[in-house]
Amino acid sequence: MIGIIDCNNFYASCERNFDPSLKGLPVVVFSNNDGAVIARSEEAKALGITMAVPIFHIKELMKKNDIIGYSSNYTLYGDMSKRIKSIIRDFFKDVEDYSIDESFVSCKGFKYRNLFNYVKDARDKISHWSGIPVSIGIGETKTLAKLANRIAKKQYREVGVYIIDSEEKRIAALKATDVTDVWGIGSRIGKRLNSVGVFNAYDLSMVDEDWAKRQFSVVLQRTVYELQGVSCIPLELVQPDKQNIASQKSFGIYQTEFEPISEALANYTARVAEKLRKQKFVAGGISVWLGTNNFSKTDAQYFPEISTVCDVPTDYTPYLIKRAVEGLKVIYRKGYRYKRVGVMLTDLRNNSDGTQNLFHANARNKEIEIIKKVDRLNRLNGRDTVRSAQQGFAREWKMKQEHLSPKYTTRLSDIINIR
DNA sequence: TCTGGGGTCCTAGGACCC
DNA sequence: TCTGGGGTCCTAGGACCC
Repeated sequence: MIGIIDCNNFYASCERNFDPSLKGLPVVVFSNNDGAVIARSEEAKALGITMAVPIFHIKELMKKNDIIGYSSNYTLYGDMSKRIKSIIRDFFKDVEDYSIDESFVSCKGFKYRNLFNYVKDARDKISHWSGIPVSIGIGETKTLAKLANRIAKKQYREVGVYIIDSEEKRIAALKATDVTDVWGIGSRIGKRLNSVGVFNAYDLSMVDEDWAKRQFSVVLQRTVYELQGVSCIPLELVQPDKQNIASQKSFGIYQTEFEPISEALANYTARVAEKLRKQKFVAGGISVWLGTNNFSKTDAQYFPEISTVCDVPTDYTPYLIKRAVEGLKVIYRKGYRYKRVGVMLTDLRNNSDGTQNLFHANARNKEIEIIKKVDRLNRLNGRDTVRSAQQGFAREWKMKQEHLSPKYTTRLSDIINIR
């Protein structure tokens, strides 16, 4: 049996956890730039706030109902996530961290008739100790566990645990679930399935597996098997190495000039390069893209992209910034109102077996020394204490975050400031 | 006026090889 | 009038996830 542990309304729960006065009140969390809703407390859902709705559509609704809105605070959520995952490991030996607020766990080796009691106890303690309510779903496959989790949330909210451990329960669960609510079925595939008479998870579990592969793909075929109780998607206990590291952000205000855009790009590149070094990787390539606002009906649209190969796979920030800005120069055109710029490091590999370059070895050693010292200074004194000149200081492109909560768990000075 | 960010996997088709 | 067959690798784009 496989379980999935999922935090309820994770970001909203994090915000509320640190401000007891918000208990029982409707709370929402905004996307970057305070643009759209990405998390809602139960009370906010009940008031009709939908997922991903633009904030300017619900300004009135929020005011009328005293809904509290927060800019997203990923430092806080990331730290809470770490704590919860560490508690999960007190109860489960084999864990796959699947997303910031979800972990798959193996329930193999648990005595069957004690499973519910054990999991229920774990669920209560994880919720209580972290302050974030969680739900646990269990089934024979990951897809069935996800289904069980939905049922735990919807029908057994107080209990917070649901186990699909019999054929009757499996069939009932499948029949009660829309096909588009099945893990792995999005809106496109969902529509196509509807058009051939597949409406709920049960219908999908009954289709011919080979037909599913022929008409759709091996991905759908696996889902069909998983719904039948045949496991096709194994637990991944070791986190696979990242293949790409990307950063893109919308600007707080439109940018038209090259300079501020390249400044933003240099900053995003510094971030992805930091992540790269943290994982002890080097990048063989780098891609850069630019974009106008695709929601605008009047603006001229432009979404150029450029990919380049590094001379030598590297993790050296100044080189990566130079490369990225060169790319930007190629794709930038005057006369557009730009909404975002992004950068992706590609062709990642372990830096111990990275390609060597006969003519570069000495320079590389020097770079390693420099960047180690820069990382250390920044770790001790705060991000970007030492930075590339191209990162600049003006930051007129920076995103909007007008309702940011303090970094309660990671930054003492923030807490002092609100007092 | 105002609509997020960071990922993965799969497939089809082109380029290329012998 | 008539011009092969079998294979690999790479990339762009689509679909999905949270």
